[in-house]
Amino acid sequence: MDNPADHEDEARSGIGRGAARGRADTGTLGKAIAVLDIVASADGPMRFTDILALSDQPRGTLHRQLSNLVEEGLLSLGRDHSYSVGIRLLKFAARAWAGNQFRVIAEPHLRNLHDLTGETVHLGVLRGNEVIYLDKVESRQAVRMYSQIGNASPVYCTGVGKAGLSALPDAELEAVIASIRFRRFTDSTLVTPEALLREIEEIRASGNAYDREEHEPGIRCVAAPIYSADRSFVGGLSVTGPAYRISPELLESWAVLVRNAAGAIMEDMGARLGPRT
Amino acid sequence: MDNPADHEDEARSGIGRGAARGRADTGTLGKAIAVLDIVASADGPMRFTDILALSDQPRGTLHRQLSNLVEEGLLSLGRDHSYSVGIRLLKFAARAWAGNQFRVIAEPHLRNLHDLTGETVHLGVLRGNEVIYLDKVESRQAVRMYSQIGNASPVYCTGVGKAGLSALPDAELEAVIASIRFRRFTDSTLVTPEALLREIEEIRASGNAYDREEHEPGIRCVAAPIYSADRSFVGGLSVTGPAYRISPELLESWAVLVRNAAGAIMEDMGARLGPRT
DNA sequence: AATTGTTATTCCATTATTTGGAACACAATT
DNA sequence: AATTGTGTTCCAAATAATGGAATAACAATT
Repeated sequence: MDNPADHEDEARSGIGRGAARGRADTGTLGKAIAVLDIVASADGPMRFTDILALSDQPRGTLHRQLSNLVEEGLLSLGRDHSYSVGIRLLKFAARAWAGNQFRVIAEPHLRNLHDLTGETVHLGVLRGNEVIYLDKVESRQAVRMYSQIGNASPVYCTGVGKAGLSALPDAELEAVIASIRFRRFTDSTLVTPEALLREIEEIRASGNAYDREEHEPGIRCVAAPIYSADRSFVGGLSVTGPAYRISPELLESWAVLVRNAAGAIMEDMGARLGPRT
Repeated sequence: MDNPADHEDEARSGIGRGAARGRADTGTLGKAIAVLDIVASADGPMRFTDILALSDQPRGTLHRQLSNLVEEGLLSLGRDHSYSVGIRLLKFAARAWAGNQFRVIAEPHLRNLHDLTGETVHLGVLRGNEVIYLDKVESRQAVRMYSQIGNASPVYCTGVGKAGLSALPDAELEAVIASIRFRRFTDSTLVTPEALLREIEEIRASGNAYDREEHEPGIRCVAAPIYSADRSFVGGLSVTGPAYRISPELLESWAVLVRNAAGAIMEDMGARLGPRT
């Protein structure tokens, strides 16, 4: 559908933001989107006062911002006064997904990796201190389709996240790590900057990141980093599966496959986006 | 995950907007989102001048709006100066989808309808003069997963779209129809307001809308309307399949199944959202 | 039915942001 | 070297956002 042109830095703008980088001023829009983000980051529908508590805006201001967002279809207001994310965003996202060249280029490699391992394959990019999943290939389609795509997970306890971190320049890496509020998901979750940094070093040395039941109990994964030549965008690729089926040895045996797939994707990107960066 | 509270009007805010209703003033946000919409509605990446031509903003203004959108991660700027929709929207959309009560309530009924017919089932809502697909159940998962969800199609040549139209109050119906710019997709596409209105009448009488290869050649579908008690939101449900496999008679034999499923969904919504509206 | 507490909404003078025309930079083309 | 097409920056004037306080709606309690 698209001009196969250079969109290597598809995801550029969000690398250090979030809490990481000093926020550039996006004026009124930025404030409105911040409100939208509060609602999107919540577990369920939020009422006015809930949002007020998380926002640093005065009542009157927040109220108008919410009204505008609802009017635009970015939020939806239930009759019980609860706000939730609006379906208009689905349309935007469908375009973002379909038009994302990185994802398009990576797709055949994901399938190939799935065929080789038989387990679920994920593709994701870093955005601030979160990883956003762009695509997923799995055999049993029993699980709902949207289940992972678009989902945001912490960088510090996912394979794709840690792989992405390992590809960041040190300055950015520090900034992102500084912005993390660590939370223990399982017994194995890394919960200190020091432990995380130590692991990043290992990933840089070996070329592979592991998630050893650090995010969800019983789930393991191997990942490898993917990045553009200038590191303006950074993400990763992973193979994930249940611990009962995947021994540490088996996992390790896939490491090279994942690295190869990641390498192939980077090569394809380089080819499509022109040899010179 | 959610408070199962009343979000019947999940999609309310967008019924008559688009080009249909006199646009309420959403100030700076509205203008920025209009720009985003231009990029999202295009077929591929757009360059500055392309957007300028479609927008009614002056150069300087548009440039700042684009910069702000990029800064916020809603747009992404390639190194060839082409803008495309940003992946941050994926995160928002994932929440919108997961939290949408209408979709959650409808899901088992879609599966059931799929089991009964063996063909692809779609769920969608009206937004202005487009229908946005919220969910899809199909057997052969060969086609990419996101393929339809979030996609926006014209109301006047899709089953779900025409079903939705038939449920609108006359005033809104007229406004929406007035906002349509008809385009002939196939030989069967309805291309005049009169023909469309005539069909709406038939749909109101029979309870079913048909798409007889009006959008894509070789694709047929039966649909039925779904709406909230106060018509503040309106959508539809459909069964779709290839013409070579689905005779007009077979299609018609499914009509009652689709109506029943739509009815069951409305009943469930009523029950969940409290008997009184 | 009246009261109290909670939550949501409106108002408008002040303040801050957006606006937009024109000038500037840069690259590709002739 | 000149021209055309594109993208970017600037800043005084115009416009929109702000926010504190008053009001309204609603729910729970007596």
